[in-house]
Amino acid sequence: MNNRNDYISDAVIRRLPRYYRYLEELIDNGITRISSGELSERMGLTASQVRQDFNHFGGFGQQGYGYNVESLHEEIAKILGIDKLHNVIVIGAGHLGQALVNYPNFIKRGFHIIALFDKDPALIGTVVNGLTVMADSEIEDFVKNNNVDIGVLTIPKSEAVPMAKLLDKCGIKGIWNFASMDLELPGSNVVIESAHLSDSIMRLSYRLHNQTDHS
Amino acid sequence: MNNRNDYISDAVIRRLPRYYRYLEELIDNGITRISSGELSERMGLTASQVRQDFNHFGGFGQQGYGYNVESLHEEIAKILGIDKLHNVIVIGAGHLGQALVNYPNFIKRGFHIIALFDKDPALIGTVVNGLTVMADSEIEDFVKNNNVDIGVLTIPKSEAVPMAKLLDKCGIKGIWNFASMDLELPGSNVVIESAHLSDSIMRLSYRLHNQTDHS
DNA sequence: TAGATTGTTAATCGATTAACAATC
DNA sequence: TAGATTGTTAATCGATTAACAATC
Repeated sequence: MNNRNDYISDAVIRRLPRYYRYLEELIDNGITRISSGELSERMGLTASQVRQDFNHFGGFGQQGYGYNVESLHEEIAKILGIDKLHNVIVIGAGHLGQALVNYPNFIKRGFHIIALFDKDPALIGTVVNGLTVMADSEIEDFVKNNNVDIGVLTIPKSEAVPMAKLLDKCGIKGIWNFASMDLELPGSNVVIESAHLSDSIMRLSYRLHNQTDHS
Repeated sequence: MNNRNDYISDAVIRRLPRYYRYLEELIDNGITRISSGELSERMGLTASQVRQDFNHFGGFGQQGYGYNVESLHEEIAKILGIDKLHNVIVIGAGHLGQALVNYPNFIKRGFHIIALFDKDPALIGTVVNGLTVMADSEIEDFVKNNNVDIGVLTIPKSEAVPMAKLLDKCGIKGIWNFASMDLELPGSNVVIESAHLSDSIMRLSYRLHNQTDHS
């Protein structure tokens, strides 16, 4: 996808959604052009880094002018693949699964949740934000027949590995894992991204107790 | 907190919760000692890195033996500050806020959610996992009188900044931010950690569309 | 003791920053 | 054109890896 097909480091990938968010905000504020200096200052980066980052993907600026906010925003959407629609299923209709189904931000970014599954008979058949909860036993057929891009795992750790293997077998492309463990599918091409909420609050705790004073 | 009071890089801090999780798993499996080589292999790191990481905090191993799993686990809990209890309030009783209140993992790690707030009159007074939703107007008094460590923001972006300022004013120590923006409180000592769920799914999307084949 | 494995120093690698020629 | 700002190369900085003496 990147013009010069060089290696893109994780550090760069981590910044891409941030650029996307800041550019969105600039658009909302009616700002149409921005320099690497100005953008970097808002984001707490250096101007060099901003230019280096963008140039991994081909350079979207113009000397003497800077960057056009709208087209840079579009380019980054393309790089991230969020210019395309994604079909998403959520496995685990507990509180977190239901919260994701109700989260408007995902729809906005093209992530369409088209089904919600659970193994609990008490949940199957209930309706969450317009989706009727289906039984886990229906996952295999559903994935095979509905061009599912991403499976979201909001199930307990103990169930994550077999479920990931099932999804892999059905030909899913990506897994968004909320179980508190590092999922791995050796030999598989399925992309796994984990949202480790408890890692995040532990880092907060670390900083609370090892405060480096910024005042 | 660290023995040799040297600077701890973000890269190290990010690995600490992972070490904690892997050690937890070793305990669950009845493994009582482990070498840096074995631990690094399980985690996809190098043995050198594992030893360097631990030695930032003083070195918990023994030559010829390795590390005692249980005591290393305890040491990392101390470093992370999760050997202590934290009083947590959740602001925003929508789906995500409710999901967090119901999430058993936080209690397990010592994060006690002691109150839940919302501004919506339809939610105020309802009960979520034993907690009665309180009005936003009660936040100030509550924080001042209840030794609140952490405020969790599960509110829309537009409300995050004023709420963060209010919490800062009331003397809160940390904010766990779920709003899709980078919160900043210039001049404040409040520690802010953001859990950017949409950044995470965007990174997944990036990898789906720029796949580096691992098969 | 001999073997294993740490703690730690030195070497390497890669990411960030600085500098500046190219150019709009 | 002159001024501004990029794209890109070179320099620096910091994190990771390698190596090995210390020591259990």
